[in-house]
Amino acid sequence: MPKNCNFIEKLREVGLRPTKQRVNMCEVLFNREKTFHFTINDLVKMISEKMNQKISLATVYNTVHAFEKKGYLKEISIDSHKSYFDTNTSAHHHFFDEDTNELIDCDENDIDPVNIKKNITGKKINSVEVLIKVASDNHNQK
Amino acid sequence: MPKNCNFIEKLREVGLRPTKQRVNMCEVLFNREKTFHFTINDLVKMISEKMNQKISLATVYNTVHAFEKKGYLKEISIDSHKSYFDTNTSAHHHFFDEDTNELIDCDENDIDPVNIKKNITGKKINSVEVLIKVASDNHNQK
DNA sequence: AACTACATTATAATAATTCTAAACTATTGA
DNA sequence: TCAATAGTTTAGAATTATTATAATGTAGTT
Repeated sequence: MPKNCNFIEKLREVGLRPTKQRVNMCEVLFNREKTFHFTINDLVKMISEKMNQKISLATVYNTVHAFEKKGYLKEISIDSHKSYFDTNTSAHHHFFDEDTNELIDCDENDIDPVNIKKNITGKKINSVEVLIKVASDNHNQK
Repeated sequence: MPKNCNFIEKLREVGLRPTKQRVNMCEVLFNREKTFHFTINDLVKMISEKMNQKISLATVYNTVHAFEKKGYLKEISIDSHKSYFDTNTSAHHHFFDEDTNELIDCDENDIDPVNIKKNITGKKINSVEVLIKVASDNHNQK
């Protein structure tokens, strides 16, 4: 039984057809020890290498968005020019290293739960995200 | 003495030439009771109306970025397609209403200080931002 | 196997932002 | 005051990121 049966089933469960491209993308994204962060460009390269052939940019966008809608991926926006996706879809926070442009997960021990004391009337909270921008002490930021 | 002397001085202090466009932009942005949030497009409209003539989009981008670099403005990125600027440059957090696409300041009473227990070695914290996405209970988000 | 619905692709279209080079303007100092 | 210069604005071109299109391909169903 090939190891990608996992992903074929997983895709079916959420109503996505297990196409060659999607299964390959699943393997690139989820068949690993630790979750990670990537940009669309990163991903295009990784999948093309894995498949040993080009994958259409449009397919990568479509599929990433399909995965995002189904809760397989989460977008993390740093500023208007830097946007990442995260394969860790659980609620968690991030450090962003402005020297290296690296996004780093906070684990539960790094930060106390955020205590929100007032809410917007008639609205429910969908997400709470903390972004901590760091840089080396001597770094000339922005 | 015209009220914009304020801004001419302010601009000089941070090393920006007080051009007509910059002084007008200052008045639109800072000559008001409360701080506010805007997009580049919002701002182009507001300035063109105030000046009663077109302002170049490039100038608005340039000037917003100049103000941002000098600490007059702060960018708030919601996701890869929604980016706002904030005339409130003090450290504070935001609610984002996904129904109306409205960005709302948290005041100090709305949220306890974020307690970060571990830092990245050799790095100092430049900013800590909390974004709380809200929507009406029955709203079908994303 | 054949049908249908959905997916992928290359390419075109769109949108947002930045670049360019010419014209313009604030500042400096003679 | 006036010219020199350094920085600014502008329209439009270029670039970049993303989405739309329409033809072709593929998975699921009968």
